[in-house]
Amino acid sequence: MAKELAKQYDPKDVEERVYKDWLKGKYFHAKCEEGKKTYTIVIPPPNITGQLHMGHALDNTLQDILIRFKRMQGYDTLWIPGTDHASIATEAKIVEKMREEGVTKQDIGRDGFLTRAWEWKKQYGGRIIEQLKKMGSSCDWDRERFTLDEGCSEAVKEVFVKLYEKGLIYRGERIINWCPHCKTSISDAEVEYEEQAGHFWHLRYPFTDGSGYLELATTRPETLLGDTAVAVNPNDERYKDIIGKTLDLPIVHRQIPVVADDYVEMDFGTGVVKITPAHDPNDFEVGLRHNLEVINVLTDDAKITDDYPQYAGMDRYEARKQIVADLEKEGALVKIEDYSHNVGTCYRCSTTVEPRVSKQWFVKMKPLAEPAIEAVKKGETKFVPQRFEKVYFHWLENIRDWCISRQLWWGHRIPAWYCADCGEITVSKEEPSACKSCGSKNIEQDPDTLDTWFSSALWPFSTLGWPEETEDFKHYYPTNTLVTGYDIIPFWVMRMMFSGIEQTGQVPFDTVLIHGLVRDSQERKMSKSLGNGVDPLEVIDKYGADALRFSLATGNSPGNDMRYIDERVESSRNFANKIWNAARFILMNLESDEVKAINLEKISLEDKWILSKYNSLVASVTENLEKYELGLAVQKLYDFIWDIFCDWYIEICKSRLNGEDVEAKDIARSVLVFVFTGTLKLLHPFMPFITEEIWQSLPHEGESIMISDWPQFDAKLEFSAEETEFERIMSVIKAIRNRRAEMNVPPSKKAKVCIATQFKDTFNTGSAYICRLASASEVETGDSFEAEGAVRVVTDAATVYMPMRELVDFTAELERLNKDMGKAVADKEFFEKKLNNQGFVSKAPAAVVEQQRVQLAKVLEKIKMLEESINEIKNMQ
RNA sequence: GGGAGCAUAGCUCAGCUGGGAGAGCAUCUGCCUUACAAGCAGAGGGUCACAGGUUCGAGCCCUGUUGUUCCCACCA
Repeated sequence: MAKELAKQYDPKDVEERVYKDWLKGKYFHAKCEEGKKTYTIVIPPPNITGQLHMGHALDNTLQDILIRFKRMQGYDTLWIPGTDHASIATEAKIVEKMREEGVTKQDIGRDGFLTRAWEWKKQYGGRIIEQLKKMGSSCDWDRERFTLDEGCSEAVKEVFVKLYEKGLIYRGERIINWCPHCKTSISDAEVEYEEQAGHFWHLRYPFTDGSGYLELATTRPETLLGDTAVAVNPNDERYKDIIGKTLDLPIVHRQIPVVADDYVEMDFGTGVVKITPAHDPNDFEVGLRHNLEVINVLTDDAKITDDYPQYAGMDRYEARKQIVADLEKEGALVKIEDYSHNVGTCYRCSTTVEPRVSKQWFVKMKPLAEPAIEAVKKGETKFVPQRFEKVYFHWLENIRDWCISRQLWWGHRIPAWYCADCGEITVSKEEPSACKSCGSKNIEQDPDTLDTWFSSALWPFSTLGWPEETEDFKHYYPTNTLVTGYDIIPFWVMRMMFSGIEQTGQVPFDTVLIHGLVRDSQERKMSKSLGNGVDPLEVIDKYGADALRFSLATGNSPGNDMRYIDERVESSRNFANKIWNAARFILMNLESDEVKAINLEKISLEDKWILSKYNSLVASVTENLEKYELGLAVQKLYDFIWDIFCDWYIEICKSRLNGEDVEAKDIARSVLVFVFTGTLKLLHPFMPFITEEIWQSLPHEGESIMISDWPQFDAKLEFSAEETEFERIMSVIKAIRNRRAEMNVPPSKKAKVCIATQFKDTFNTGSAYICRLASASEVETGDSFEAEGAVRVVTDAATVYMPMRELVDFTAELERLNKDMGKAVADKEFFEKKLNNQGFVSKAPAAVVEQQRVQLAKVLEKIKMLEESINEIKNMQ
């Protein structure tokens, strides 16, 4: 006897135990098997500072669905997990914690800081991994990686040196985005623009020759200190004569030239722009074109440098106030306007970034971007949905060189050493003992580290052991599906693409499955500052991991944002409970662990119907999954399990299971178990825990559902004629139920049912179901029946009479039949019109035309029967 | 300024290659029918944003309009 299940499904009782069993069975572990097709996913590594949020939950649910599906399909599957050191974010957290203790980075030095950082990693790095396990993620934990581990670091150095030697990495003084809070440079992708209310300060700069002044406006008056020119458009008639003249920069009283540059828009403002090459990217470009001096006026924490004693040490906003006041004193301030403009902010800390010229390392992007664009154009990697290609192309086509050096300690240290004697740079994987140029031992390593995304970009192959030619790398690279949110395309997807192509000669994955963001119920982004984040762990605690996964997978289509709504998880939990109870029902009807194989010769009509339905389900769910239509697949499973299997098939089986016919019971059991087990397998990728728990308690072969075979479409199980036949019975049952409900007849009041039909065999077969499901006391079939005193309902296959004399109201009967008739006639006209349309008949596919003919025939049949009924009633009156 | 998404039932959303509009929740009615009240049986509720077009046929394809969200760029 199979094991008893509790009355309600309790995820807490199941999930942890089942997950342990999976780990014990090593089912997640990829074995690098020869001759098997592989399917590989690399996880988007969560930050070690992070806690699992809904975005992770969605991302990992999708990955786990795919990996479990492919595993059951027989692929050698590998899902590589790991975490990201997240240089800026982690360093910021550690610095913050240190500040609470009153310690600074300088106090403890680089080594001391790194010791703390590794301790941090040890303490928190594992937290999110444990949370992923709670989701049911079937990652190969034996292959867990970390972007700063030895192997990944090896890959980073390898790539850095190779790109440097190829001239694709260089060091130079450029204008970069500087975060004064994180005190590091950040890349263009890491700047977020936000609309801020500001001001427009209109200033006048006098000519040195006393011939008046030029008026211009700025949003950042403090940068005036670094002005080295003023620019006008060369075609601007107003300013033709002043190009080349000299101005006296207010406050500073430096002489600066008026230059002509196309960059200046004539119709914006006065058509005059102050040029501050050190603190504005456009001005920097202008400066290059006109050979202007670059004067840095800000320190790394955005304070005025000592070069301007009156403002030295002032914060940029403080200085702004003072400078405006001083300008006013000097009479250089014309007016102040309110102005709203976009301000760049740091994506990690939201501090306003300061463009700043500084010496940094860059990756030359053009040569790398081109093959990455090509690969997607050629379809070597495809985006799902395809439209995200545009985002990808747009970024790569307009890309500027990537600033990769960060003034941080937590990260991959740049493998470059500077010689104090000859000034040359030595770039090397191994620590050099001497300058490779002059041999001097007086060398020092670059203090900076690399952008976190530099190592993430290598993730699909660094995790497989590259640059070593490891078995894993040979076997599993290129990987298959990358699952991530659209917001990560420029940070990560793009960089993995060009890195993969450059380093391995192959695209890193064939498909990028893009999902949207999980928003709160009011469609706001979930964020810490809003405090509207929903903690997936709390949801799991309340409803179970399967319910959460199911909710995230359903009602969600690729690339679109979704809202998190508690009620939906609740309904998913109810679904889990429904499955649980279906299992209980089946188990209580099994007499032993032995279930006979289905004997197709002996099964009855309803069995053929459910097998046929199940068979189609197998085909369509498999197809949906292969096309990444996870939401559609899961919806079909829901409908099949709840409506078709539970509400109809189980109910119908009850007559056989409660009956005396031992053989019929066995047949019902065999079909129930077969269909249910197969359905559980189809559902397993979505709801792994409950399906495993139930599968284990049902008669089964093998150790775990997760390594069982994925169901196959089977032509032997196609019974389309029987499906149609059974559906005739179903529509009679529905019609009777409907009619009884309209008349408020309680189910306890049974009534005899007489069915006038040309399908007497069908309804004789179905009489037991009709009794059970339509509250019939007995069923009689025939060509016609004495109609007096009977309530009647008409379907396209039968006229059903229910003798309920006391309930019959002929006027109402007639009214209802006429209403049905109206509907039927409208239908008839609809189909006739269509079929009389030559265009339709000649151009529509034959199958569609045929289907319409069948529909019309049914409607005609129904009309005939309705006519008869109406006449009967009229004759009686 | 450039690009993209979305607009379908009261709410939240599906709708896969065009073939008579779907789910969950909510509402209303009747049921504790021996797996499940986290349930069962029924009902009501939609000009698929608007206007054109293509097609035998459009929620779906094309064009435009409106509303909305997002991404990118940025005029200092």
